[in-house]
Amino acid sequence: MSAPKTIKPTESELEILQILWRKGLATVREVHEELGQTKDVGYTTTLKLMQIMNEKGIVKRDDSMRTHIYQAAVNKEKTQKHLLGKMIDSLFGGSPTQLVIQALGDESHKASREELEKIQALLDSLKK
Amino acid sequence: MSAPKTIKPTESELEILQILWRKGLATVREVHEELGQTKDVGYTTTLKLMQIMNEKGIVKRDDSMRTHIYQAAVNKEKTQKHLLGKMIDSLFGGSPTQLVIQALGDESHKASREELEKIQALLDSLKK
DNA sequence: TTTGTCTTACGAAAATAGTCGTATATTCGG
DNA sequence: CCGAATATACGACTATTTTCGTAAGACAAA
Repeated sequence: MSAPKTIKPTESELEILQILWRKGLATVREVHEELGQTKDVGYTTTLKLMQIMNEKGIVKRDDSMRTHIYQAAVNKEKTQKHLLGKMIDSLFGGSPTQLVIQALGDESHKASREELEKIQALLDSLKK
Repeated sequence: MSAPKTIKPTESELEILQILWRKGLATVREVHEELGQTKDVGYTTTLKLMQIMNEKGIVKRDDSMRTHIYQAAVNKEKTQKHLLGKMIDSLFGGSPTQLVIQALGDESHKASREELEKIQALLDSLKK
């Protein structure tokens, strides 16, 4: 199945995508073990989820071997951008500025000096 | 019922919250009419949703009159911050900078010169 | 080969979200 | 006073998401 037109992974699917984006290729077992560090669900639950994601076209898999190898089929940046856009619309009245302000002001996710410079650079280029 | 410990409004609830945050006080009819501009659902659907939100403590209502008056019971900024934090964790590996960069680069939600200045000001104060 | 482990497939229960029909009560215009 | 319009309550149905039990095949070690 090909990539979906509407990117709308569920909560659980997002967790799995995160892992796949990071690892590139992974088996169900590997994904499940990473999930296990934060959640506690059965192996077949993870398996089923990944099978469904495969049907939806969110992931691809190589099933030429007994143990299938999965990878993400949706682009990380595209997905981020898409979900971010939805959040901007649904939570910040369409204003990315408000979102940026909240994000930068978030005490529990402090930005480092270096990161601030990165943002500054982007800001400079936008101002031109 | 009091404010919920875990802020986790659903999609639909968020749409309603948006309206309540903007209007302050509103009847079901008013909320429903605003919703009607973008969605198309029955009046009782909106009513039910708001009743459930009331039970959950997401909204409060004055039911001393026949037509109840609703208002948000969760703080807008708190809710934004909370959901944003979740997104930073679940989608941007805990880095608000990545999120900010994506948000500022979003073509469909362009920031105005004025907004850019606002961000600049915040950035300046963070750099100190 | 036999046994235990690991794998996928599959169906269906459980949980959550969203929808609306209908009943009943209140209000208001005439 | 009567009927139309409008309000809430509530149950139930649908859809989606998450969960897991069970079966059956593959594999490896003894």
